[in-house]
Amino acid sequence: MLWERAREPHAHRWSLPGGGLGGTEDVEASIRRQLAEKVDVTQLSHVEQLAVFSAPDRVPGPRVVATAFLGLVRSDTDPVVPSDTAWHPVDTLPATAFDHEAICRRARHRLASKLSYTNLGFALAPPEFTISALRSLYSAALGYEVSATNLQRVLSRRGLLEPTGAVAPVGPSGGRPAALFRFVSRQMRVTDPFAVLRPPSSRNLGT
Amino acid sequence: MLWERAREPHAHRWSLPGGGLGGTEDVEASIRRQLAEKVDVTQLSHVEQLAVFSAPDRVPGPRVVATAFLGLVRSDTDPVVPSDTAWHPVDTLPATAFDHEAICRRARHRLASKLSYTNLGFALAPPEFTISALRSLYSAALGYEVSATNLQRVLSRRGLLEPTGAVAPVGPSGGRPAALFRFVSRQMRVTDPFAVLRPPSSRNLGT
DNA sequence: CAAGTTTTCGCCCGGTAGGCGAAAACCTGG
DNA sequence: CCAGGTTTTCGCCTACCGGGCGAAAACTTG
Repeated sequence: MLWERAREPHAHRWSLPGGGLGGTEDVEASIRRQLAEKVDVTQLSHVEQLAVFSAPDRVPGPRVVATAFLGLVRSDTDPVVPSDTAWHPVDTLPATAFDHEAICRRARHRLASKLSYTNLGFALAPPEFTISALRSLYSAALGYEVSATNLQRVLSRRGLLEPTGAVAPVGPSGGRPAALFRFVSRQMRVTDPFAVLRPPSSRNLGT
Repeated sequence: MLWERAREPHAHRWSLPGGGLGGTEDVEASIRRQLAEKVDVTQLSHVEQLAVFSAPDRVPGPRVVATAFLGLVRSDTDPVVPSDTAWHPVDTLPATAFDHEAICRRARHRLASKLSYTNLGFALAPPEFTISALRSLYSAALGYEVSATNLQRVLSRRGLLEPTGAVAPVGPSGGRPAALFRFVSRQMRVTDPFAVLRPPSSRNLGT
């Protein structure tokens, strides 16, 4: 989500939301405040620090050090945003201000990595979804197609998915109705990645 | 590596090395400069941003926002450090100043994670080593024992290890002389973690 | 009821981690 | 020089997991 700058520097280029750090808040509280005040995004499903961007000349004028965040909203939320603000596909960004394109690339890479080796998917998916819908979400976020069969198997084996029992209404072209799933609520915070050199004689999967 | 504070605040407590950001450097250049100037650590085998610590009251007095780094030196380097500075096992830290214990815990966790799912081991190991020595390094960093057999297999299968052909001198209690290995130089930068949801029909391991 | 569409599931394959024990290769003491 | 002890190395087995494929299931429309 970017907003189009009206004034110099970098007028008419697109910029990430953000702003200065207040005296009584930490950086995470600050970015949550900025998003709530400026673009009315309050339903963040996941927020994590990305990196500090601190090149001396990253913005003209006085030195500005930025702490960049990765913030996710569920695919079924559609916050109202100001008229100068819009969503952009991360693969086809418009001309961006400052180093914001590099920040977006980093965020995209972080998202793809964490989707693969943690349970971060819950932050993108709506409360209930079909495997096909989840496959689309993962494919979009990862940047390549994944198999619905394999996605369901991997997430199920990790104990992240559970069927709701209901089925989704069928589309206009027919087909077998898809079963609805949800992420198990106990796992709705980001877990550690799968460790490959495990402690002896313990299985830390399947819990 | 911590240094003992002589003055208030938090006199006699132990503190991470660091300091203010200069006007013409970014944060990574700054921490490298601090380590080189203050404690003569110039042989960093790996440096990465850890997180920003920005609680308003994390230090008394004026607001200080810290960008914490994870910095590694190879196990065979022993930089000379000032008299007020010493190495401490991360499991038995002395009383630390400010929030530095939390920073150390985060760094330890990051190190253990990356050792498991990337090739970061090269940053800890000397140029040549036996599997037993490497096993000790990994066990110390991870906090639990790993099997030498499995460690060698996993790292070899990823194409990270290669034998030098030489063998190490035997110890005082005899035993079969251990073969020496090195990390293959082509892999001496941190690679992406192993992706578990791969693009269709491609093997992105073994390259 | 036939043809088409979409989802679901079972089956197989290969690759990978983990564990175990035998064999190899050295030492020292008798 | 051989027996016993020590450490490393290697082969074998098992369990598990990701990936692929195709058949069956369950719906639609004509």
